[in-house]
Amino acid sequence: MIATPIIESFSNYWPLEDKAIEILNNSVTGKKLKRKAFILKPGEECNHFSFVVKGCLKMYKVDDKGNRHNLQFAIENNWISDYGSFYDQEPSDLYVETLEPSYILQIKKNDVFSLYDNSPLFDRNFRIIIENAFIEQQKRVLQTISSTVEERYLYFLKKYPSLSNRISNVQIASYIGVTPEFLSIIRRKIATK
Amino acid sequence: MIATPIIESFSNYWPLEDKAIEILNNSVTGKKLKRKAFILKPGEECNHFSFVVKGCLKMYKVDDKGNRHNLQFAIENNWISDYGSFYDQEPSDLYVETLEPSYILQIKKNDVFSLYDNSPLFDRNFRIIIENAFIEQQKRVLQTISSTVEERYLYFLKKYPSLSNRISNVQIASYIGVTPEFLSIIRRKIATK
DNA sequence: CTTTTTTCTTAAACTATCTTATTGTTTATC
DNA sequence: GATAAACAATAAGATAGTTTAAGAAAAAAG
Repeated sequence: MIATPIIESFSNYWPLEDKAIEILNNSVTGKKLKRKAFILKPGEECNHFSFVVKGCLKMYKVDDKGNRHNLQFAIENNWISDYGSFYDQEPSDLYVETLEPSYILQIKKNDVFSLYDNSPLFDRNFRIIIENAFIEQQKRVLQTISSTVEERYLYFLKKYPSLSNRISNVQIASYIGVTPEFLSIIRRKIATK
Repeated sequence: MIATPIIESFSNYWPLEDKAIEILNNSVTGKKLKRKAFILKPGEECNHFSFVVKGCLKMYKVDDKGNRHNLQFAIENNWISDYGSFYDQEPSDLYVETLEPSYILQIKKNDVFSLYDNSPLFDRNFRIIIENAFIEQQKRVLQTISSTVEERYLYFLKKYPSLSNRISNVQIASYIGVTPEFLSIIRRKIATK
């Protein structure tokens, strides 16, 4: 069954009933992606929920000066979607791009709403998923307005140990909101302690 | 009915049925608060969802150096709760404090879970509320890692015009992640343009 | 396996932001 | 209505972070 990875992920929260599993299975499509492939670009509307089965993606914005700013990484069992664009039906201003060859599952917008209407378990599971994402993001806001770059970097390493071995420091710098040059200085400082 | 303000707020999304209204009404308690009153302090667990009927509250953290960092403001019809502490049953490290005399409605943790189990409309409405909060917060993360203080301040004024007339610049500075002195410099710079 | 692209580090000059301190003004509190 | 507390503006010196540039190392692409 194509939707198995999502079903297993939900089983950590509220396992789906057979009926819901069948509906989900009919709503999911798989997509194999090369490195540096885009599933969303500015100007496009985000019309899918995307779930990473294998690989790694980043969501980022390019500002007026051409600088990139990473908003989110997604690895195995993570969801990555521009919810603002998805729900408000507005063009996104974000890129979502693979950092590695990846395999993802997608649910089209209409199907997402059908899921919600067909079983309350979808409302519940997606509520819990977004709550967890909100909680993590709140910690990030707090860190960004209150901590030094060194603290933010060390927190990132501790929080996402598997990620930090998988992506470059350029990507990490862009996530914690600092230039790669300055991150390099911080790394040296940490190393010589 | 005590829960009317919440019921009306939900009616913007998915209006409750009579049965759900009755359950909600039995789950809600009101609380009148003076200025500078706390509904959450570090070390306590967040055991309620809180909804502001009248007044204004802030959620903030005090760091090791004693500096305060505002994470969220809540005015009429906003929810304010430490979801991390609420769901993970861990002591909070945040304060939630009134900035004005206020009147709030609260739902105890057990009652929140009962609501979820008694009607799917609660899962759905709270899903939508947290989704919207997530989307707003994502914009804030992006701004904080990519924009200048001036841009962040102007965005705040534009986004929360009613709030910015209601709270001091000290509070705004603490929200956008800058010292009040520096915000003052930015304000002069904007004024003399 | 070779070429091209990306990454990492270093350094110096520059800019943004913080710290500390002072003063006048506004806002709460009793 | 008087007093205390919080707020806003300003300035000088200190620290944190950026910019630009360059070269060596590593990784990706053909």
